Amino acid sequence: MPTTTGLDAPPVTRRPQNRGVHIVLDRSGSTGVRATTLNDAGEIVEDATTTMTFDDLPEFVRRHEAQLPRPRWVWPDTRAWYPRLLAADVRIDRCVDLQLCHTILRMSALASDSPLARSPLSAWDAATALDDQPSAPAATLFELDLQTDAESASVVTVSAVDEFRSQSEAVALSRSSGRLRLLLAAESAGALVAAEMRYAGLPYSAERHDRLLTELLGRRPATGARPAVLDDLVGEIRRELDSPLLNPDSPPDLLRALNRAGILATSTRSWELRKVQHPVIEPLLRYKKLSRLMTANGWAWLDAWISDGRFHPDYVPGGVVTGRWATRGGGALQLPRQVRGAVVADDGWKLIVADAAQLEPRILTGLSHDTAMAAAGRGKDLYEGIVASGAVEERSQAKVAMLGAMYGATTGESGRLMPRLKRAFPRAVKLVEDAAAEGEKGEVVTSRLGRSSPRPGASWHAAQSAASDSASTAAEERRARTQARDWGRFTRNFVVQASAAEWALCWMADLRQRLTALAPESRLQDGPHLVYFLHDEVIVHAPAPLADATAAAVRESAVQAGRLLFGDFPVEFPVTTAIVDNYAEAK
DNA sequence: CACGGGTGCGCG
DNA sequence: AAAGCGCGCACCCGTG
Repeated sequence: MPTTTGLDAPPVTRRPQNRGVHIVLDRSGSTGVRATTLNDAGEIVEDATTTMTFDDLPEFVRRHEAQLPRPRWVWPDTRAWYPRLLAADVRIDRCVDLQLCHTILRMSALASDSPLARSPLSAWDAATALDDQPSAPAATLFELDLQTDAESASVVTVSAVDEFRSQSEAVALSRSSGRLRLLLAAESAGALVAAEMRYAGLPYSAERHDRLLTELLGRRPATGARPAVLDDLVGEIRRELDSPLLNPDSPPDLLRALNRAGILATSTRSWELRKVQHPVIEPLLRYKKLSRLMTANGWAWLDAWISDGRFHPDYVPGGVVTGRWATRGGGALQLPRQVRGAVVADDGWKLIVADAAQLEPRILTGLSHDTAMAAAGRGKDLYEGIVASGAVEERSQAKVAMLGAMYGATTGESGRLMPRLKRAFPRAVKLVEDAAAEGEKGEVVTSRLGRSSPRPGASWHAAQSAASDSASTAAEERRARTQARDWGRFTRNFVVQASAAEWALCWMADLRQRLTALAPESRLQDGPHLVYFLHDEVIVHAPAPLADATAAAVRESAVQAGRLLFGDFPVEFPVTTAIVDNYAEAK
């Protein structure tokens, strides 16, 4: 039996079944939309199929969204369908993103017996191959075409209505329908949040950013040229290393020059160079830092990504195997601390910056029902609580030990602390060790709500069978062992990271509803709205008078997310909230 | 000239 | 190998 986190535990707390009406949207011909209404039982209501043009869709949705209870909109892909509605000032309450849900159900060990999981690959499995054009959201509905390349001609096509029924059946037949239903709802809500955040954008001051760049790099140079400050640094580095043609951006070139100068580095990484005593090191490290700023978040980035005082990153919900989001272009999830002062609230508005404290260790606490660790995290910093438990002496030790447990560290300080952590918190440590053991065997592991890890690929299995052959060489056995351990560290971390991503989705989904309730009649960008998400952190842009209420909502949603995942188990999910004018002021 | 792997570094 | 997980992106450099 594959490892499934917490299935022995009491069922996830469920909201009352709120089935209501579903309206399935699908393409009809090349320019039209077909809307099919399904009743509580999932049956097509008589006379409930209508077709319309794409231009008529926003009004159709607005009309139905105004009626209570609101429908749940079922559509193939939020990325392609929702931006057009937002552009027409139409928001929706709830949806099913068939594409994202299909991927979850196809992979989930909880639904592995369903017809959906056993069916041949269909167009719904081609999600990642489908490269729609997010830069023109209004046009994607028309450009979206599942039949573009020759190969997909042989792929089975399944209508949105049939796919929705197939998914509903897979959930109903699964080993834990409450969890999967929650996961699919949270994933779909996340897709709505991503589209809304992209639409609203992160308030961003191009002026402040430009000022920062100019202070650090000098005036903006002509395209392709090096700013004055970097140019001077390159000159200094070349002189110190006596290498007049050195390109400091070329690691092999730089390493050779360093070695020639008697510096015995094996790589050119900053952390390694930091240990070296030599006059070139200081300007070199400064060059690396500033050059990074220039290439990743310089003027070109500013031109490409900031318009009308907003940063509009392209979020990709479910873009990571663990269910975390990814981004495409703009590097929104790597926004350096260095530039966060340019994230500025509008006049009369505030940024509410919220961060879930020690999220992953707390998730592990809930997954494993480790009451000792829950107690350590109650009402205080979890790492301090671990110190108070006597397991370790210093907060820094608690942190490195916890990270090591979740990432699979075997050596160094973290490895040395593991026995002590295990003695104090046996349940938590056992859960990740079991997950690692499953991965080393090539088995699948599953998150709290039912997202399963991928299986290792063909080359992994080939390496394992080569090593188990009686004629295997020592090298083959070593290679197989290394790969098995690598995969074990992946599955070890998967259960925690994937469950943390689920918590974050529930947090945002609940928060989104609370924010709407704070300003029910307004347009999205006129009331408090989410503008940024970073794994365990959110930013809400809110009118100043609503800032306190917004911060309270953020905290209440965190409590609710904990309940949704872990029911009555007493693990806490504290969030720090800061009400600020710019992002750099928070923590 | 395009592509893909490697390196390095930003984020959690 | 930075002790260990997950990413995206810019750049270099070898290959075709």
